[in-house]
Amino acid sequence: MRQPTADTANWISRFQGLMQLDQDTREQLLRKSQIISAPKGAVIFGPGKSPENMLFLLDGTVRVQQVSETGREILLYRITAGESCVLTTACLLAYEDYAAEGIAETAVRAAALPRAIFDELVASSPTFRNFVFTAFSKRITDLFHVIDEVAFQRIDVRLAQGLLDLAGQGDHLAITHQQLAVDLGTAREVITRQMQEFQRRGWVRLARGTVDILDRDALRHLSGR
Amino acid sequence: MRQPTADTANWISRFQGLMQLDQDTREQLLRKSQIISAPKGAVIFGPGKSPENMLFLLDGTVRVQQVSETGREILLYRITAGESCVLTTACLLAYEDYAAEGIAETAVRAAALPRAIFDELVASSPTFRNFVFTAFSKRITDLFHVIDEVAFQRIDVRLAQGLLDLAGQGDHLAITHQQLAVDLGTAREVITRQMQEFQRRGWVRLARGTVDILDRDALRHLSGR
DNA sequence: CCACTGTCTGTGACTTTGTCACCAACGCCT
DNA sequence: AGGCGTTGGTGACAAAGTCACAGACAGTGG
Repeated sequence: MRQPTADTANWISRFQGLMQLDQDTREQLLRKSQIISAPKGAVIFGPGKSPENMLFLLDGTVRVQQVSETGREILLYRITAGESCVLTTACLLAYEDYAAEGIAETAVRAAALPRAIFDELVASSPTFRNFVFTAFSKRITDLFHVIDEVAFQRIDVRLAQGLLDLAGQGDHLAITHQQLAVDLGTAREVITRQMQEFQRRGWVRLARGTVDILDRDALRHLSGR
Repeated sequence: MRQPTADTANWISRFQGLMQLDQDTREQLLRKSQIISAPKGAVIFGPGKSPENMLFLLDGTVRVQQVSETGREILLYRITAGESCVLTTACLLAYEDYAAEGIAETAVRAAALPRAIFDELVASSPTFRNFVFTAFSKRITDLFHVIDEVAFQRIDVRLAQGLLDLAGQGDHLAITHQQLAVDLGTAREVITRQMQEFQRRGWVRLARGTVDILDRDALRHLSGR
């Protein structure tokens, strides 16, 4: 467990790529940004609600997902503590119509940096610029990965991966089949059936709204990592 | 038809977002970049072949596609004349392992700008910076679109869209079922069957390696635009 | 305690899409 | 003419998604 409310005054040190920033830029970043909070379930940004700020996530996670015309949803990526929200920032510099939305998956705290300052820092600090492009990279390769998985990977493999990802260290998950279905961009029934199969094999134990992982190795083996 | 070898000396004017560049930056861009050519089928970048330059495409098109572990491929996006190659540039600033590859779909000509200069211009010119982020935006929303389509759209709808896109103004396409399958990230047999169905309905005429569109309206109607 | 309500899960029947294993037709080369 | 690689066609089957509905559970308010 890491401290939930670490020293806010020096949040920069939690971001790998920002640690080498020169003193001047650090100060700008600290002075011009503002610490904000949002409760679980809050819509951080979305269609018609563009983020005026670039966010540096201090605590919690934000899920960025997309809703298709048909009403179905899919998770694009998660932003976890210690990561930033570059994609949306950059996207909204240009295109206002934006199919994706960001939702606080837990209560979140973040440092918010106004667009204008973001732009200034990109111009003035090579380190900051590098941070931004690196963050971009990661997100984009993530997106490539999502495309690959959705297009070519079997659903049982993806589900096994998803369960392991979500479980982290623990073996207990509080999640519904519907939520898992959205994460993977498939239908709830498909998840239900696969979970049954996993349970039949003794890999998980199911109950209403929860999943217990009984055999990590089996799941890991299926997931191919 | 546009002139295939337009005045190279002033290629900047072909890029919407670069026209407002100040004189200084324009000169940098022209002096430090180099016009390069590649034949049809050339691999512009790919795994183990990272682009040392940012490309501004003057003529031709480049297809950026991804090859999955299973060997199947999918088109991520196309870069057409008048567009640039920002995603890859930025990506490769950071992550060298890169699943995507860029292939010249036709003979291409491009202005190549070394990374270092790219970085300088991003720092010094607000207009250039804006161009870069706008280009990013477009690509990323394209990727979101691909994810949405792959995950949720029916294959017949996607095929109809694909045919219309590829046909442009004309009614004749020189393309194999296999190539269409890669574009949509599906299997060749699936395309064959759908095309048969389209032909049965009188929407297209098929021949070895070619497709003639007979009923654009029907395709457009199915494609939902 | 019971009835009511909304959420969550389970299931069968069916359609669509993807996979596998072939084969046939075509164009090209020697 | 014969051989060969590419392209397209097909049937049988497996995987995944859709639709319609039913039962099970947890809370809520009487």
